[in-house]
Parts: sequence; structure tokens; C-alpha cells
Amino acid sequence: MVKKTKDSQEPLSSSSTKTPEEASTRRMVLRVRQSEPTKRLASLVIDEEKEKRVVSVKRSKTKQKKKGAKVDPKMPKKPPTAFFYFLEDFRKEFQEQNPDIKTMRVVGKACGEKWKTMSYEEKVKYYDIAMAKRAEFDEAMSEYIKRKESGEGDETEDDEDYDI
DNA sequence: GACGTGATTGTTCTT
DNA sequence: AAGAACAATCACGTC
Repeated sequence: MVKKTKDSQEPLSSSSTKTPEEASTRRMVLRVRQSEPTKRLASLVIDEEKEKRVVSVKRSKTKQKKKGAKVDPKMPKKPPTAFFYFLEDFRKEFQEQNPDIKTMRVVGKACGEKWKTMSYEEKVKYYDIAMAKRAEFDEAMSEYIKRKESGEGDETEDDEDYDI
């Protein structure tokens, strides 16, 4: 039932193009763009990141949860990956089927297991979302850096309320 | 009362 | 090339 017909192998030659290979190519483009801005950002953030990483060394057991993230609230955070989007959807369904299970640990475990069993096509849609998000993230990052260069001194202390 | 922990995989960056 | 780090979520534990 893998139905690994040619459809799976080379179906996207026409439109979607979500195969890992093509994804890699696309990644390259993003990487190039990020390389430029990241370089500059790296110089600025290197110090802060270094400290954070050093402190995060404890990641042996707990890798997430670093308190220093609030240093730059304007800095775009890494967008969730395809798996996370799937997790979000999976979590809802999982809760419905297993209302007793509330801990995310169980859900995450079950989700991970299912994720591996999922077919590429099924994951493709999630990958697509993740890619779009990353593109947006890249743009946001560029703008963020630009703003940083333009006016490092935040002139607006208060958060800019994008109130309509 | 508040924060951190834990678990999952994916993407990105760093060295 | 390979590893390290971090992304979201949410109940529970600890202080």
C-alpha cells in the first residue's frame, strides 16, 4: 500500500515541487539570502547568543526554555516546522480521542510515531506550510535587521501597537 | 502564584 | 560533515 508509483517519485515536476530534493534547492536560495543578513546579525547577536548557548549547555536534559529570549522581542523567532503544524492539528484530534491524556509529552510521542508512518504526500502539505512560513520569516528577518541597522537606538520604547 | 520541565521532529546555524 | 540549538504546546511539579 505504499503506492509508491511514479506519482510519488516525480509528480511535482509540474507544480508543487515539494520533494526533498527540490526542497533542498529551495533551501539553498533561502540560505543564500539568509547568509548575507545573518552575517551582520551574527556579529551583533554573537555575543548574546554565545551567552545564551553557553547557559543553554544544560540542554542535555532540557534544551528549550531559555529565559534570555526576551532580549529582542522584535527579533523574529524561528517558525515552527512542518512537524509542529502537524502536531497542532494532531493534538486537537488526539485530545478528542483521548480526553484523558492531557500531557503534551504523550501527544508528542504519539504524534512523532504517526509522523513517521505518514506518507510523504501527507506531510507535503505541512512542509508546504512550513516553507511558506520560513519565507515569511526570512523576509521578516531582513526587515528586522534593516531596522536594526537603520536605528539601533530604539526610539520607540513602548511597543508599537499596531492597533488598527 | 509563577516558571520550568518534558517530549516530539524539523530547520537552521555553527564550528 | 556533523552536531547543537531552538521552534510550540500544555499539564504537572517545584519553590
